[in-house]
Amino acid sequence: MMISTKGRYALRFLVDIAEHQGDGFVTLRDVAVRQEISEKYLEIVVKELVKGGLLDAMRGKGGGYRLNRSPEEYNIKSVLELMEGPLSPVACLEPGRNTCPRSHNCRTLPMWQGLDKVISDYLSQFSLMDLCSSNFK
Amino acid sequence: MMISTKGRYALRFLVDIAEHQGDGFVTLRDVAVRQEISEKYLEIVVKELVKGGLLDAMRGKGGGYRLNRSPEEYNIKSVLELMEGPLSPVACLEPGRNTCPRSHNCRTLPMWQGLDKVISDYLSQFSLMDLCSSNFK
DNA sequence: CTATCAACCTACTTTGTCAATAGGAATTAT
DNA sequence: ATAATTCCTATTGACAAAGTAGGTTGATAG
Repeated sequence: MMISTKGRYALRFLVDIAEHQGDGFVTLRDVAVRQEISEKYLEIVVKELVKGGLLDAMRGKGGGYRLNRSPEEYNIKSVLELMEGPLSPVACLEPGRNTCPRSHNCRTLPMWQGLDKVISDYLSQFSLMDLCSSNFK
Repeated sequence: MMISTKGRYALRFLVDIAEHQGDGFVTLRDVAVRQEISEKYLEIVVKELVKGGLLDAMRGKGGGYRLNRSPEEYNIKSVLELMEGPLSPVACLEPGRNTCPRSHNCRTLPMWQGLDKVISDYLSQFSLMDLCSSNFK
């Protein structure tokens, strides 16, 4: 299992907001209730979305969150990477890790690279729009 | 990261054995040295391969391990599943888990199912043979 | 029959991450 | 002022990952 609740909740939060924002703000509480996610935990997730620049937040009464661009402009892979870090299926491929001394003749590395690409390509093709109200094809 | 050292070491062990077995047995020590893997830890990994029926073991002097079928007959996905359990990218898709009550109108589920299929299809297409001495295409 | 080699077995440890929970501080509208 | 809301710091409990340690059983060579 490579995608934790952070990534999954983040997507559900964004989709929920996309589907419920008139032009006002949507509160975390409302999303938490609709999505049946612990409010306190969702706070942590959403904080990272705000810090990552994906959401605008407004404090105080009447406050909440809203998207700061249109749903088509949220790439699913980018959202997940923000929450989860690199999505590499194996540690050997994680960026920043100094490459394995055995990599030049590792029998398995090319297969892992292929897997990484397949995952990456798949997730890159979707936007938040695609997830909203069954736009999935 | 979804594939741990167990899965990766298992594959490297199998490839190493495939490439080094004349018709005799290959010792764990030899593989550990060649692959630069802790002998003791590799024991744990290999024990599961034996228990899973992928390897024949022979104890005592002159003993070791050998494949019990030809390399083309080892499917990579099966090997990984034996070591790692289900390879589902998200918890929602893990078999045995009672399906999420929200699944019927979960916006993200179809995308996860697609991801699962992409990973599964990719890994299913390879055999141990494909990993041996750069047969990867 | 004994020494050696090798797989097998049980238990423990250390480290880190996941998924929350708790309690309050700052900010904004009415 | 008060209520609603986001923001912030700290803590917890459970679990798994990646090993380590030390001993037991079984096969073969001499």
